[in-house]
Amino acid sequence: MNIYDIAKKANVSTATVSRVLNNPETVKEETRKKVQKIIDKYGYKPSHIARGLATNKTNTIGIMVPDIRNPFHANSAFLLEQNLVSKGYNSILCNTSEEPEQKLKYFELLNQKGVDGIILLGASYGDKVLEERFEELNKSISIVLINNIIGDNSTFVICDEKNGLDQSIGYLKSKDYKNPIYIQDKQKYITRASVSKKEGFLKAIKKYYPNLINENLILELKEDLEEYEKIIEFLKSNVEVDSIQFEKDTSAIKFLKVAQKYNIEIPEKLAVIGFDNIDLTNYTYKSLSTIDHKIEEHCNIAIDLLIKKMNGETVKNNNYIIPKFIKKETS
Amino acid sequence: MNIYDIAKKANVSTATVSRVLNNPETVKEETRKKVQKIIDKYGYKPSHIARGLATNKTNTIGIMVPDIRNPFHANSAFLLEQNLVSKGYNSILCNTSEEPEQKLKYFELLNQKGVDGIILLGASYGDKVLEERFEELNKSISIVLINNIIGDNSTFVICDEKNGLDQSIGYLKSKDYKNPIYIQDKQKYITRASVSKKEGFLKAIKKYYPNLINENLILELKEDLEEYEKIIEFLKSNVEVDSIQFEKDTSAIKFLKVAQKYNIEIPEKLAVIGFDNIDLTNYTYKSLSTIDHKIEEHCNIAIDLLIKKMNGETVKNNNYIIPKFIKKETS
DNA sequence: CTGTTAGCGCCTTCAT
DNA sequence: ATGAAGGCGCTAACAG
Repeated sequence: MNIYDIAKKANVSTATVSRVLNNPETVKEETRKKVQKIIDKYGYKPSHIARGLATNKTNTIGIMVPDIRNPFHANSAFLLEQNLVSKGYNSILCNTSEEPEQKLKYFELLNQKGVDGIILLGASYGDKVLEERFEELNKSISIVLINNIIGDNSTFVICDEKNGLDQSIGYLKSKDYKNPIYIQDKQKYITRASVSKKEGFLKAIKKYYPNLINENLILELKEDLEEYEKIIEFLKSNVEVDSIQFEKDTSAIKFLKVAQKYNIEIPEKLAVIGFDNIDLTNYTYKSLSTIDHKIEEHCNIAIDLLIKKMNGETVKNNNYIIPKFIKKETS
Repeated sequence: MNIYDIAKKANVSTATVSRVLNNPETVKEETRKKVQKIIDKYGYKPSHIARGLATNKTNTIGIMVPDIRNPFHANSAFLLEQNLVSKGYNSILCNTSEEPEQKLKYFELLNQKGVDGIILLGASYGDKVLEERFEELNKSISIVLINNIIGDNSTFVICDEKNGLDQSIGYLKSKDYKNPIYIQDKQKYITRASVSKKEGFLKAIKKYYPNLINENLILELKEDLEEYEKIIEFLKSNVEVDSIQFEKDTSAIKFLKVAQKYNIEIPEKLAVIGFDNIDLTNYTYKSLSTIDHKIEEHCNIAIDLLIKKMNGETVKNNNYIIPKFIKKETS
């Protein structure tokens, strides 16, 4: 059942059917009703593919996330998808991993599929090939980055991580914790957010703990239960350390498990703070103090920006969101 | 840059370019190389939209999950997407919620978008309108269900939950736990899996605890920290109860938090068992005993079935996977 | 207000 | 082995 069939049965031209579908106000009520009746009767729905070819629009947005299994990404993808659907768009989800080649591959795929826009969530740091291709695509297709910056012309929404770290370390100071350290995730690819958090931590330490700066403030560890045993050892040989800021909640949550195993009293003997405020932080045996990334705000703004870009409007490229420290039970 | 441009520059017809793209073996090596060189030079990539219109194929699969924020769904969606990509398909992800109207809406959307197939994950139970529409669509488009059965002609991959419950309750018996109960999630829509698990529990109780059957074996509660305080009360007034089987891991994990609050000794005074074996079960303060749903197996089989169906092969409709009880630290 | 018609970019049959 | 041409379903001028 296509537009010709409907036109024939309704005794009008395909143009009229098309108008009823897309600009009902431009067709006389009488014929409109006549056509609509046929449409309803046969349950006719226009093909998005044909429409896409004719209009060069697909009403489809590509969403690229590194890994949907990460609850932070899952939450983002969910919010993005729901918001897009409510605005008449639907979305192709891509798990790009952190590999630049994979991201590149998905860029090309989305481009070939004719998506109207792309939202790219998370990392991608310093890969020349990817950046070059991005710069090109960025001219012909609307792209908005979340938690990422690529080159000089990208539109991005990012979290002001440094501000978040200032809040959490300031809190530790106010609670008289003497010596915070920072656990950084050891990863194959360094990300902007990761660098920014680390710098934010050091800056906050300098501000709140001016006499503390030494090389041992930062441990770089794989996000892994066994690896985290090293933290226990570290704590034993650095008894003054009484608080830990993790790069993200998932890491902190894994550490809580290890800490429990060694009967470390949290928060009395050790404060633990995560970053992101994923839902899970409420379900650990002590709910995890964390820094709310305000992901929903990121997503909503990103979509607003994207839609404006797709409509040809110019938008502000640099968009920062201030996160918020949330005290729970581990600090 | 389209196929005409390439044809012109290569001094051949569009048909030849198309052949180089799709059936390279049918074109003389010399011309093939000539054309390919032009294609590479201009980085030409054919439009999936035009191709879709011409071939009536999109190489796109719709993946419908109730809510990607649920880690079980996220994991499934990830596995499905990765597997599909490796086979040359890409996927549109839909968060359908549990509402039948939403699912219906997404069915229509995917249909309009011309997806080659659909994988529907999870619930949908007893909604007539949805079922009717499903039966219709099921004739014209390849659909495979995971964890769900709709009508009599659907192809599905489901978990043999009863077997899983038999394993877990059998284990409790072997460890001399005296009185297991079952916590069912109170939800707006009852699902096949939910019913099957409950029945499996009752059946296993009858088998391993023949003298125990009473109305108090099953509590129906919302998946919610506050609501779970009721379990604590229940345990106080039913001191013989020493083990709980939850409907799924996420519920059990929330309960662990409540149990911790009341200093309930797990597993000494109370065994707790989940269902699904999501990653998180390894990171609770005591890792959660659970029943491995074998989701990867589900996904792989579902995709194999789907691809066969899309190729017009007939497949086995009823596919059962046997789950596996995994003892961890809470039992 | 409505109809005619020429694309949109690609594939595919039918000739050659 | 290659080219010519029609068609996929819809939209959007342009006429009328």
